[in-house]
Amino acid sequence: MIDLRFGTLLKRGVEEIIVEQELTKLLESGRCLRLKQGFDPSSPDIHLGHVAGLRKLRQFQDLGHKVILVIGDWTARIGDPSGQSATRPMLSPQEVEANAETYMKQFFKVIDKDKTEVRWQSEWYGRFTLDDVIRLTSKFTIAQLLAREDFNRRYSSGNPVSLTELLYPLLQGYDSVVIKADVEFGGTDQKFNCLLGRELQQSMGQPSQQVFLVPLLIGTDGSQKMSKSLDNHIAIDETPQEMYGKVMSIPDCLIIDYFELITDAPDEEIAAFKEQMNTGSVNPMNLKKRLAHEIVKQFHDNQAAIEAEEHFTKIFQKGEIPNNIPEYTFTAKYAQSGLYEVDIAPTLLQKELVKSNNELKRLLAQGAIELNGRKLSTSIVDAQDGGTLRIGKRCFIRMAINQAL
RNA sequence: GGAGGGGUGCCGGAGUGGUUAAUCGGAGCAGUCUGUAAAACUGCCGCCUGUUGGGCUACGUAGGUUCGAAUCCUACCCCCUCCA
Repeated sequence: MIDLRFGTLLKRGVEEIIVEQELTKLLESGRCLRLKQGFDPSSPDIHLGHVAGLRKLRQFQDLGHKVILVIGDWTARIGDPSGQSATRPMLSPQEVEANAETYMKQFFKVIDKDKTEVRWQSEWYGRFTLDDVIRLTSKFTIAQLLAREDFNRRYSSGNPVSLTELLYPLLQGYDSVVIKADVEFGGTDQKFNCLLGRELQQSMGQPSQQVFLVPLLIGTDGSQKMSKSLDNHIAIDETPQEMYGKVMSIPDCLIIDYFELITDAPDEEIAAFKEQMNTGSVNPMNLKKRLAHEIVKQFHDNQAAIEAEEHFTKIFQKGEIPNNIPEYTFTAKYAQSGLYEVDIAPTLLQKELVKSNNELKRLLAQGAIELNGRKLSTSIVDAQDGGTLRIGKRCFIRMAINQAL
């Protein structure tokens, strides 16, 4: 039954398609499809977790279809209740706009701008009347909305669920009606909202959209979905070095997923990687280096990927000091024979390299701070101009000494 | 409108007048080990400080009782459950 023409498109990195046959039919019809992708401008940064879905969109675009990017300037006010905490600070129109702009800049690193239509929810919700609200809400029951897993869980465990949150899926669904979506894309956590869009379209005399769900990428912590608020994410605008390093820090068990979801590595190759890992015939680290390279290359370029790899090898595998490290000025009390007595605390605190004095003491006590490779035990050190200070694993700085009188 | 339960540090969650900066778990940070993986072990994990010590801030908010409060009282705010 697998349609060979759409094999990879509909199989690789796809969690679920509702309804697959209908989507295949649509693809075969040769019509230019309207692919809906929503975005709430509450946090502008795109990370690798989003990329899985965006790459799919891109693949559809390459077949000639059109992406409709819906900027959720109204739903952002509610906040997607998929997480735990319900209330988020309201954003000002300026913030929304700035976020949307940043988002789009990143969005079009993956998506073809020429085949994209950008729509703001305020186009339609800006003129919504109570009459419209009542008509919209009358189509659904509490039970229907409580069927959604996270509402249900919160409700039955006695946590608050606000009325506006219940509205969220309705608004998202209505977006599909307005833009006449043929297919809506999202992570598996979007399933409920997307399905509700199908019902709404049908009840308003439109054909129901198909729902294309991609798996949620697990974050660098190896256990939870990648998200900015969990701080386990790799943003697509990170520096090559950061990006490379973060990919290297993911657990081995995620390597294959990452290859599948966010790289172009051919299926056969990935299958081979899998086999090699299972039989232990390859050091997973080498696969991970390959993965990190691919990813950096995708969002920067090949040269950047090579350099990031060199940097990684140098610093973390050979334990050397990086080439370009930031220089900070430290004030010395006095000097004798080329050595300055310096208290490193004020500068580190001022530059926020350590959070507080207590933190600094803790780091010192635990041997986390080195000067020229020697562990320090107090913040008062004898240093020469140009000495290298290392704080924790990854923070290096060069000391420029400024002698006070 | 009525009855009851609850708001504790990043999160979960103990603690019901003093030895509580607050048990415990998770997250996080650091060290050892290593492949900046996993696992493991160790230490830290509010802020300031003259650091085997001292001070400040903190248990929804504001007051009060007390030598002393997260713990008692009053008011207020918020959340949950049940009844109407």
